[in-house]
Amino acid sequence: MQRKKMISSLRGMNDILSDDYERFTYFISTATKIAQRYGFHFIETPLLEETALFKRSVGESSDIVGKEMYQFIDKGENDVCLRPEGTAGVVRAFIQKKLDRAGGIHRFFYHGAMFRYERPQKGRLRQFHQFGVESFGVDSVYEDASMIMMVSDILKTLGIGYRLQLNSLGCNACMPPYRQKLIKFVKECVDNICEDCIRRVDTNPIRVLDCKNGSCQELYVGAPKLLHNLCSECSNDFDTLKKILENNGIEYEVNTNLVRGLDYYSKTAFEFVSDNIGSQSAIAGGGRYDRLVEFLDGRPTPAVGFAMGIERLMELIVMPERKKEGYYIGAMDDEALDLAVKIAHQKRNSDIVSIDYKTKNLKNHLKTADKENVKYCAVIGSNEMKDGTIWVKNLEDKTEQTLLLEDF
RNA sequence: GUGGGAUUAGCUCAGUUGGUUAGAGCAUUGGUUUGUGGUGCCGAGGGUCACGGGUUCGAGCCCCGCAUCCCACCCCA
Repeated sequence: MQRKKMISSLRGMNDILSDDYERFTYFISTATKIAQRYGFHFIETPLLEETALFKRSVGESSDIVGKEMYQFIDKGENDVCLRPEGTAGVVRAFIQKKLDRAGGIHRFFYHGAMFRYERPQKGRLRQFHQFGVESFGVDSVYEDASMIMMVSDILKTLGIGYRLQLNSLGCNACMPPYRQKLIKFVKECVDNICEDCIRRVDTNPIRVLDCKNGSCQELYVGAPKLLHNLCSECSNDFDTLKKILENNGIEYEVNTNLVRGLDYYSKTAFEFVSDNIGSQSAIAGGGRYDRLVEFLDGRPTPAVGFAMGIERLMELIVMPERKKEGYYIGAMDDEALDLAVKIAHQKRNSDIVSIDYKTKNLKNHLKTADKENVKYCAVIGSNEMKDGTIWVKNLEDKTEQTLLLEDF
């Protein structure tokens, strides 16, 4: 007989359970609470979207769209793909619900699975989870600062250390001229740069600046810097942003080479990095994307947002100490088991209750109750059966009492 | 997609130049003279050594393939 091959999960797609699930939900509830304090509301968008949405928003030049999408033709001949990031879907929903025309301020947060067909490694999965927020209708740089403060609040609450990197990518007025300047500069030394950089000049010229190649870096020392080529508005905003962060006790470092991988960013760009999770060090990233709404055929609406990678955060989270909680109920005689089950059922109206169906002596019940990490161990034996009582011990302070069943 | 490393019990890992029946700790489970735990004591179960081929009298160990994870590149959360 041929042995059937065991079916396992797809490469880069993990199950989340037990301790991981506890961390996962702890993160979600913490981040949700904080986002709500900042006035954000939950939004859920589909995992599957028309492929064109991501081509137009994230940009065809990006790796994400160029080679990492789970893309296919569905049974209705639609070109669709699993979302590789969260912003595009939220913006699409924002426009589709005509909130761009409604005007005013709209603030959303979301969390859920994202999909990118990449080579997996630590902190990089094919199906991973992000928590993100998007704010529409506020052009003030104070909103950018609020985003950063929110990320900082979340990370602090979770006990996660970080470094914050800041940059400004300029706006429609100052970025394109700068880009031309940079292209000109790079093309002048094209004979001496690496193959990757030659490719980048055409696909994403800004990227040459953070090339890992040492000899390229030497050449780029004299390259024009984006921060020195900002228009006065962008430059003022960036200064204001730094001032707000300083006033609120948030440390940052300016990184002129910080470039967000997605085409839709402008002005403020920021990235939170950790030095404790290997080479995939970005734990949160975001920035302003004032032009994206109109790229997707909405009314021009300023917007800013960020996303956090939940899996990357998970191992950094310092979990609060787990308290003993709930009841363990056990029977010492076979005759008491039915009663124990009945009591457990009643008690579950209000409390967590675990019950052991095996009869055992008191010592073993206490041992089991310990393993369950419950606060109370309640046992019914022949004495209690006779009196209509139940013996209850508080496992934390070691006090015990025998209660009438109706008082339990 | 490219290059490198790893894979032995549920988990973390030993396993000698290829040689009988593959080990430990933790976890699980049973008992521990009769109703008091987390930290005592004794025992038990659990492995086609990732998977598929090959070399050999003999493979956990050597060779080839493949899968997954990890690391670097690329890129990103």
